[in-house]
Amino acid sequence: MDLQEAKYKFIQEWGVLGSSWGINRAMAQIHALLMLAPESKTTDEVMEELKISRGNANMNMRALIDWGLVFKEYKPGERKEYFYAEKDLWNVMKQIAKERRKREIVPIRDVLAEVSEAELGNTAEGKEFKKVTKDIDAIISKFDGFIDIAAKSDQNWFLKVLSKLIK
Amino acid sequence: MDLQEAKYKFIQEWGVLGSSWGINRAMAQIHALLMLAPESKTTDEVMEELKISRGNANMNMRALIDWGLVFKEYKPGERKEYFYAEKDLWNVMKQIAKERRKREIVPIRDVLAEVSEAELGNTAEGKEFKKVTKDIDAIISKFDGFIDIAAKSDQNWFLKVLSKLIK
DNA sequence: TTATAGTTTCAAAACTTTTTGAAAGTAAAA
DNA sequence: TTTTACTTTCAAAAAGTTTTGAAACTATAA
Repeated sequence: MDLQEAKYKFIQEWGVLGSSWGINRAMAQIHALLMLAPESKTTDEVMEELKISRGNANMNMRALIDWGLVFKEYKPGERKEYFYAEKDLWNVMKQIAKERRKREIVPIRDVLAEVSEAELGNTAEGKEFKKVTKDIDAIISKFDGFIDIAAKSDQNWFLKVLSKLIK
Repeated sequence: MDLQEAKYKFIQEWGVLGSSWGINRAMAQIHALLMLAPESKTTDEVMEELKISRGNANMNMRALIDWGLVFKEYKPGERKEYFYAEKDLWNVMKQIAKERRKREIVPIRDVLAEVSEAELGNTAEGKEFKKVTKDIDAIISKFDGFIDIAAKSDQNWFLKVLSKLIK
């Protein structure tokens, strides 16, 4: 296997992985391509290498910038915009965790807080509802706290923690 | 807010959450409905409460059984099948982690192992590729190990670990 | 100012996923 | 055996998502 083939394989698989995480294929593939690139790339290079349209490339690059995973760069004397990716996977994961927290954990916790105020009555159904939602809230809030701490920590802390757990 | 409203809200939000985790809306909603139910439910009850078709209900219930999140039950003297959900969120999470590990972590690790064998040459691109993929593999394998341990542990262990980290 | 080189937008097309519902299948009851 | 009560399947329809490409926009250069 040569570099081109390996690169292609990795980009494809990163795209598949993205899809099952609610990130669209093009977005994940652009991210993979930029992570692997030693230099920043232009929209045209991305279009060419991934065989996607200008609109698609532009939209998804903007989404990646929005997620804080890709950055723009201007080169002196050049009119084109260049793009490069955050390569430190720890930073990538922190960024993703932060975004997903905002998009997923916050809304479900809001709903859990709302329903915890509801007048549920004393039926079996009401009791079960209270019990299940309280349980869920307990675990989700622990997770939430964990993400909060992790997002403020550096990779060494995290790796140390994981190693300790695993050993 | 009364029970019906609270229940409806929670089910809706669980559906939304599911979608961003690659689990389809109906599947997540059925799961929510069954988690909240003090008693097991029939296909007809699920169809009625969620306003979905028989085929949809049947397919997604089978998928949930496949994921190990829902179980069938036969009541004596009854011909209908009853369904109930795993309610302990810790078990739910372990089950989901196991499934996703199989579907996502294993394939990406396979690809990483494959490309690590590639003849990449000594170009900047080759070196960058090696560096980035090695980094990714290091973090993913730590995660993988963590999931493995977590899946064998009970909720108390996990909560204790999290608490220690967070405090 | 006008031309040029680039970026952004968005409606329509292509594609993917989910849902429906009716028909086929299964097994207990009559 | 036939009927009845249920479950399963799956092709087609609906819904949702992504992608395209051309037109509109922006900003620099001539």
